[in-house]
Amino acid sequence: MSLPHALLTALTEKSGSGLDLARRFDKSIGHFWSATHQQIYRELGRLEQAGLIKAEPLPDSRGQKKIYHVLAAGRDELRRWIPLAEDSSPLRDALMVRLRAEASLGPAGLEPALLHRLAAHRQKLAQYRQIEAEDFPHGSGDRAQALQKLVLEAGIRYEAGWIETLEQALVILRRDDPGARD
Amino acid sequence: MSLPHALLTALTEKSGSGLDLARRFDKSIGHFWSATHQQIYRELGRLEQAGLIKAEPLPDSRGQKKIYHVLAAGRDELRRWIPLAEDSSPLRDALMVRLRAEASLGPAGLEPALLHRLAAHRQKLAQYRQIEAEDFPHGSGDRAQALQKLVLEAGIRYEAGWIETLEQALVILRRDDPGARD
DNA sequence: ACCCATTATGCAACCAGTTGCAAAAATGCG
DNA sequence: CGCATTTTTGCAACTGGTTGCATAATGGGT
Repeated sequence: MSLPHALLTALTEKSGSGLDLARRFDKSIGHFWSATHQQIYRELGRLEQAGLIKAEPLPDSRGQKKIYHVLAAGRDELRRWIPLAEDSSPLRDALMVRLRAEASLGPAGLEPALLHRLAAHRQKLAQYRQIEAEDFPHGSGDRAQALQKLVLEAGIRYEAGWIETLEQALVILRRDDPGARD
Repeated sequence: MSLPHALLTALTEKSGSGLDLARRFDKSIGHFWSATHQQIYRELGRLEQAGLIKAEPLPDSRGQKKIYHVLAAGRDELRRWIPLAEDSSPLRDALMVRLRAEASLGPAGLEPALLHRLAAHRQKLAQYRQIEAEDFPHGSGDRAQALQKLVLEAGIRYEAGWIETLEQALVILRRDDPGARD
């Protein structure tokens, strides 16, 4: 439900083509609202149809680059959408189901999967910390910077939380059933 | 993708009807893998078709209660599924998009939405802490109990993380634009 | 000039989850 | 009993996201 507004936000920051956006999503907004290039192309088409954005070179056939930029109606729509309240997205992770299932059925060789997840979360955390060091070297800055840093720190908190959960899970699983190493 | 296995887990813990499961989901597995009753009915039908579960009274028409229980093939399937590795579910929350959008477009009256979310997360956290106090009164217990407690604590960590993020967001928003109270 | 890899856009089919509604059976009240 | 309410199961239509593939344009190497 938020993809159109994520795209409007990205295009507000800087105009670009579908692929530009797909790439930028991978390293900024996509960290908390991921989207494939297919989704992005489809949604850009809808946004253009709705008169919220406009493509620059008006291509005559497929394969030609189209640079989209936000129209006034698009900025209005985004401003209208920002303050809308909405339910929080609940925690939703298959690993929690696996842990509950293992609690019911007994040892089922879950450690490798946990180590895999642990490595992924540690890598993500390192990536976030690097962005933090590069883009937010020190004390606050202006409002916009502070908000962007806040979002990044929410991501850091999220990854750190998972790492703690996974480390404790390994301790529990290895208590009875000594096996693989870290 | 995990709903069938969440249902197998729930039915392994205790047999029950579709509505029973819908209600139990609301207060246990549903905390980290939510599902509507429609989803549950549809999936139970598929699981029965696949020979993993079986309904007790063999109803001759609609509206009659059906108690499902897990067959041996269902337990096997669940045991097979537990150790499968899978990518971590990324953080995905519209509020992060709203914060980024507000960083781009400037003040847009986000505080009420933040307060709404903050109240929701605080309530959820209180609910988790109550379950913790009731179901896990003290030191560990056996493996199964420890794992269930771990899952609950992951939920607590998640909610606490959101509360911290939201509180900081309010501080930033109120720095320039003094307005609503807590 | 030609070809191939890369860039860029897009279609179609599918799957999981959501929403609105319907209908049969069970329950309880007068 | 008869009737309304609740319980329980379910269908159908839709939406957002995923996957696999197709096709056009561009740019660099020879």
